[in-house]
Amino acid sequence: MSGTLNKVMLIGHLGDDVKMHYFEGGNSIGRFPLATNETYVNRQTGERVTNTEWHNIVVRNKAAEVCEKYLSKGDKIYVEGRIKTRQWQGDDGNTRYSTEIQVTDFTFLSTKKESGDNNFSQAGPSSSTENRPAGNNPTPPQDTGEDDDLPF
Amino acid sequence: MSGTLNKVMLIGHLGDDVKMHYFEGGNSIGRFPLATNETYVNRQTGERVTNTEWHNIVVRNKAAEVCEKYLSKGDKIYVEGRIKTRQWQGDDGNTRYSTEIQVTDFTFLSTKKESGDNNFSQAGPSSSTENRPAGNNPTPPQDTGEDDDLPF
Amino acid sequence: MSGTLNKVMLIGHLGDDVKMHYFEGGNSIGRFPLATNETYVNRQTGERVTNTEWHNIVVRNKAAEVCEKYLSKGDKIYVEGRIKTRQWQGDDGNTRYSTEIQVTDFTFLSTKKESGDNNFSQAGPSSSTENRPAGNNPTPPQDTGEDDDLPF
Amino acid sequence: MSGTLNKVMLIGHLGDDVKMHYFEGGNSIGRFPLATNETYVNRQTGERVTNTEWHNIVVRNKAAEVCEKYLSKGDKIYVEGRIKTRQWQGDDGNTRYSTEIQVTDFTFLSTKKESGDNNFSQAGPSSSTENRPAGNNPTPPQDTGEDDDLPF
DNA sequence: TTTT
DNA sequence: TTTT
Repeated sequence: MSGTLNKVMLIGHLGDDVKMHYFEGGNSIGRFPLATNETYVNRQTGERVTNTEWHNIVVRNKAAEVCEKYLSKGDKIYVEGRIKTRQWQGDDGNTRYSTEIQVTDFTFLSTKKESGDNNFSQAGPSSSTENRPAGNNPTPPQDTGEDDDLPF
Repeated sequence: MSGTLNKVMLIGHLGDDVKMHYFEGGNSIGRFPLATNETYVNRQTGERVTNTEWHNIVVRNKAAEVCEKYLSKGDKIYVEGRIKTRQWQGDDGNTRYSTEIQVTDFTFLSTKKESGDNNFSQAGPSSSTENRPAGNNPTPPQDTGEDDDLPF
Repeated sequence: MSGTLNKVMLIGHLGDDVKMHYFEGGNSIGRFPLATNETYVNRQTGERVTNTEWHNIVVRNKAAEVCEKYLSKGDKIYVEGRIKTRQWQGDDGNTRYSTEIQVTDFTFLSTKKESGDNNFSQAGPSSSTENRPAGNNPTPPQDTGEDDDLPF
Repeated sequence: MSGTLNKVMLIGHLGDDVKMHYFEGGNSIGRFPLATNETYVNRQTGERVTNTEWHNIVVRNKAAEVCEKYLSKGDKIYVEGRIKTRQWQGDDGNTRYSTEIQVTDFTFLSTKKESGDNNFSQAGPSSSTENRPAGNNPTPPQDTGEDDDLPF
């Protein structure tokens, strides 16, 4: 089924620290805002304009814990994932939307905290560690919740 | 400035035809919904689940016209672009968000209408035509509005 | 270590059927050539030029078997992977190079043979099945050789 | 025509400075090696293995000059482009191959030399400057050779 | 609202 | 060697 692709690749800076939530059963989720910039020169005025785009990044389980451990506000990261728009009913009865980037791979491009290995993937890292066996994670947390039904 | 990346790559099916808007001065914009699917098997129940993600695709000027000419509801397309979230104040005073994919490149993967050339880029096509000179567009529309200040 | 990215994304047509090799221990490898085209108009002459680029695609184990089963010469496929250049000494003593695309994800865009599921990933499929549990593969072949030391 | 995609995205470190070549007519080309790493743990031995992959990066004209000006050996860069394999006859009569990455976009992730703007694209930068007008390049070199017939 |  |  399918034959479709939903891929996002971002390089940006964390607008805040990683916020973690832990669930019963051992699952966890981390969230942080990521800023990307676009700069251009306005044709009419000749002035330089910079727009910042904010992305809602969502990481899960092991990946979330690694991010929380090594990333701080201001750090630079490469993130790969999928676009997911959640919707719900607002108090006023209108449908509201929130678009998130669900991370599948990332690699740290700068970290304030010390980091040993800055390459990761929910399903095997992107650069060369796609087939990394467990040895890379000395004390791995429960490998659960990847296809969970959490309301996030 | 910058050192950031904001890139989206989608392969999906049009949920509707391309809707065009034309502006004074020759600029135009085309919009259409694009569906991508994700399929997985629920761990607990063993049943197969398909989720559809809908993306708001925005194309401009020449690219928009090419899309409108050749694409129809149901067609399959590869789209490359940037994520852009617009926000505004709702009637209730709350901030509302709408996330769009602003297309920079695309290539048709199926078309119901006849197509001669199914490869395009706002800034040079993706496969090999990145540096395509004007000859490819015998009667090019105004090359304006790429860095415009349109309220979209 | 790392903080690097090595990613290739191709949409193209198979120039030949998938050629399989099976190893003792249950590992397997599939290879096929993939063509991508680039078209541009020569500035001086005004004539349209198409260049074809051939890529050496390498798929392993389950993924290889799925490709062999459903893909034929001429079929269109989306392929994601890493660039890997192998080198060896030629008979003349010179170093020789061969660059391959080692596939991590793919999705069929057309198949002559019948296909049920055309979305796959060595490490979880790209669209939505990244976390697909085993139920998707009723009789999974040995899950070996992902981090093997095979001379390929 | 086409409906194909040939896209490469790399984050890596320069193995050497940018080597420039200038042509009559104002065209130029810059070349440098880029290293990406892949790390995994060998299943049998449990030891950590790092492989380095070297990519032949090719940049043209304005982009080449920007790279030469700001990049040095060891710097980190994000590069986007196309795979191109050139072939020729060796002295021994055998066909020889060399695979290059022809850059269409890049963004600096670190520079030893001082850099004002580290975001660029042959056809408009990737993050937000895709439509950047000329103002960004105070003294632009000749905008030629993008679809040239140079033997590179 | 698409597709298999 | 593919495809339009």
